[in-house]
Amino acid sequence: MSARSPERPSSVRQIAEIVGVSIATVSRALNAPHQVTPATRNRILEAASRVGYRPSPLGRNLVVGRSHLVGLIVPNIGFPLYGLMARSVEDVLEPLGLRALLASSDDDAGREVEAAQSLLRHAVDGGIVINSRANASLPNGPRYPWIHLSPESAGLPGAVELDNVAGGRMAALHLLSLERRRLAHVAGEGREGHDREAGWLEALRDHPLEAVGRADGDYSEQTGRAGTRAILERVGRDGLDGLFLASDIMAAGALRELREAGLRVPEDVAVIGFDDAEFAGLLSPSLTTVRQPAKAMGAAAAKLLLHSYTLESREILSTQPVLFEPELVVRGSSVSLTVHHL
Amino acid sequence: MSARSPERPSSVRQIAEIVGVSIATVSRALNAPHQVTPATRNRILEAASRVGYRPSPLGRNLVVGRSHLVGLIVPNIGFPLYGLMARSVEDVLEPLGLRALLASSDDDAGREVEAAQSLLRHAVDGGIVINSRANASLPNGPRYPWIHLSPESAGLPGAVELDNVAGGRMAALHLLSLERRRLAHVAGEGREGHDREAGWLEALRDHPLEAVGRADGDYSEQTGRAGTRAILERVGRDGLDGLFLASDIMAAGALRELREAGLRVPEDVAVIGFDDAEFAGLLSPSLTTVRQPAKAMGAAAAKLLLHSYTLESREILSTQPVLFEPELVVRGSSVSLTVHHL
DNA sequence: TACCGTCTTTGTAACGTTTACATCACCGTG
DNA sequence: CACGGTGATGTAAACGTTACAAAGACGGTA
Repeated sequence: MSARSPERPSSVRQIAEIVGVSIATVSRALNAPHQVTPATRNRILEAASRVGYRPSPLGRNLVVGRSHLVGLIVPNIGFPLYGLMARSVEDVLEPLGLRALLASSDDDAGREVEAAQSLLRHAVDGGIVINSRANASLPNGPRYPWIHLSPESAGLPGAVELDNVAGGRMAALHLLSLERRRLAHVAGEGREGHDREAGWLEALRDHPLEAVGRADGDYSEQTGRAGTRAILERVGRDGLDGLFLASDIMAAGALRELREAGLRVPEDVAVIGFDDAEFAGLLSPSLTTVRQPAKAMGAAAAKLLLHSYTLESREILSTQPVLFEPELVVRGSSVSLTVHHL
Repeated sequence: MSARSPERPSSVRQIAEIVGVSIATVSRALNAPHQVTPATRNRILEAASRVGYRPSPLGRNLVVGRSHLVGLIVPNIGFPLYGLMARSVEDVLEPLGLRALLASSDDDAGREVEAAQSLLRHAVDGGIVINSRANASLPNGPRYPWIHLSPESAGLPGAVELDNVAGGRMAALHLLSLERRRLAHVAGEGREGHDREAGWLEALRDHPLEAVGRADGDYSEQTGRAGTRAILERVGRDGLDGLFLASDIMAAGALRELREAGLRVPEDVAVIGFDDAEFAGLLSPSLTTVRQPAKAMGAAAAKLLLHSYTLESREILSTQPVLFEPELVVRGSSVSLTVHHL
C-alpha cells in the first residue's frame, strides 16, 4: 500500500535544490533536453522520477498564457444531434491536448452570452458555439475566436453551416422521382426552417403538380402531427401522396397521424424527414430523411478553431462559411423496401 | 469602434503602481473590501475600473490550488441518455461557478484511465464518471473524489446507481397485471443486464406461467430483433403474449420483428422496454418502458461531489451507493390506449 | 599570446494572484 | 510612559516557463 503522501506535490524548485541547479535548468531538462548537458540532465531526470515529479498544469497555464481549454456552448447537450457534434469536436481536439469545457445556452441569446462570459472566466483559449443566437454580440475575450456552428451565422468569420436550401431541394427531388405529384410540407422555424422550405419550393417550381400544401411547425412531434392533420383536412385523403417535414421528430408525428387516418406509408403517402436522428431507422416504417452530417460538421468547426490556434491568431478566418451538403437517406417511408423475413 | 487594445491586460501590479500601494492591498480591496481603509479602497476600485481590470483566472487558480473544473467522463456524449445526465450535472454545478470538462471513455477501461489522467493534467478539482469500467483503478489524483454514476460501482465510495433489479421486477409485474402468462425476456449485457433479468425472474417466480423464454442481446436493435425472432421460433406464434427487453432500442427491433411476423402489439403481444429513451413515445405503438431517471441521477452525482467540495475533503463519502428507483411508463405497446382521432 | 567573435550552458527575473506572516502606527489602559 | 491590542498595509512565497543576461569554452587571427 503506497503512502497517500499528503505532503505538497514536488516542484521544480525542490528538484533544483536537490540537484544543485537553478529551476530554469530543471525546466529545460524536462522540456528541451538538448539544451542541457547530458550529465546534469541525467541527474535532474533521475531526481525528478525519484520524487515523482508531475508539473502543475496551473503553473504552466499561467506562464504560457493558454489554458488548453476550448469552450463549447450548446443549446442542450441532452439533444442527440448536439451530443453527436460535441463528440466529434472532442475527437478532433483531444490529440492536441485540448479539452472541451461545456456550457448550455438553451437557445437563448442572454444565457448564451452569460455562458460565454463564464467560459472566459475559466480562461478558455477559444470556443465553439452551436446554434448561436447571440452571434456577433458574444464577448470577444478569448485569445482565439468563437467558431459558429449554426444555421444562421450572419456573415460572421469562422462559421460552419449546413446547406439547408439544398436539403429542401433534395427532399423535393426525391418525392418527384417517385412520381408523387400531390405534395405538402410541414415547415420549421428560424432561418433553418425557412431555408429548407425555400429549397423545397424552388425544386417544385418547374414541375407540374396536382396539389401542394403547407403547414407551420416548431420541430416537435406535436406540431408535426397537427400540421399533417391540418393538411389532410384541407386537401382530403386523396389530396396527398408525398409529405416532407422539416425534422424527423415532426415526421414521427406525421407517421402516426397518417396511420390513424388509415393511410399507408409509403404506398399512399411517401414521407421524408430531416436530420437523420438516431431513431429514424427505428420507426415503422423506417424513415427516409435528409441527413445532417453532424459529425463532419463538428469536426470541421474544431479544425477551424485549430487553424487559428496553430497560427496564433484570431483574425485570419474566412468570412465565407464552410458549407456542408446534406445527404439523402432513403428508407421505408418513401419506398417499399424488400422485406427480408426469411 | 473601440480600440482592440493589443496591450497586455491590466494586472494588480499595474493598479498598485497607479495608486501607490502594494499588490496585496489591491487584492484585498477587491476580495475582502472590509480589510482595507475606505479611502484607499475607493482609489483602488476607481483605478481598477478605469483600466478595465479583470483578474486573471489562471493566476488565481494557481495560487488557490483549485481550478473550479469538474471532470466528466462519459462513454459517449452522443448517446442521448448520457447527454441528459451530463446536462443535469451541469445544471447543478453551474450556480457554484463550476464547469464540466468533457472526456469520452467509449466504455473502455483503458481509455477511461487515459481520460482521467488527461483531466487531471487539466487540474480538475474532482470528477464524475458515468458507466465506469475502470472503477477503483482510476488515478486518485484529484483534490475531491471521483463520483461514480454507474450500474456497477462495486462498493466504491461515492456512487449513484439505478436499482435495476427493481426495474426488472416492475416490468414483470406490469405484464402479469395485464393477465399475460406466456412471457419472454431479451436480456442485456453486464451487471446492468444481469440485474434486470434477476428482478424479472424474481417477480415471475411465484406466479403460475404457461411459458417463459429468454434470449441474449447487447442493447442493439439488431439483437433485440434477432432475440425476438429466436424466441418466436422456439415457442411458436401462440407461445408469447408478453415481451420484456432490456433496452428501448432492442424493443424497437422487437416491435418491427413482431409486426413482420404478423403479430399485433399490444393485442397479441405486450411489449415493454427499458430506459425511456427520447424516441420511446414516437414509436408505433408508443413504447411502454421502465424509465431510468437520468436527470435526477445526474443531479444526485453532482450533489455528491459538491458535498465533498464544500467540506474540503475527499474522504467522507458513504460507501453505500445512492440508489434510484426506476419508474414504469405505460404507453401503447402494452395497453390499448384510447385513440383520440377526432 | 592577446584579442575577438561565436557557441554552449546556466542563471536571473518576470509573469498574476492570493495569503500567511511580519511590520508599523495608533489608541487605550494601567 | 510602558504595554498590549487592533487595524492597515507590506513582504515574500507559491507555481512552471522563457526572454534575456552572463559566463565560460573554443577557435581563429593578428
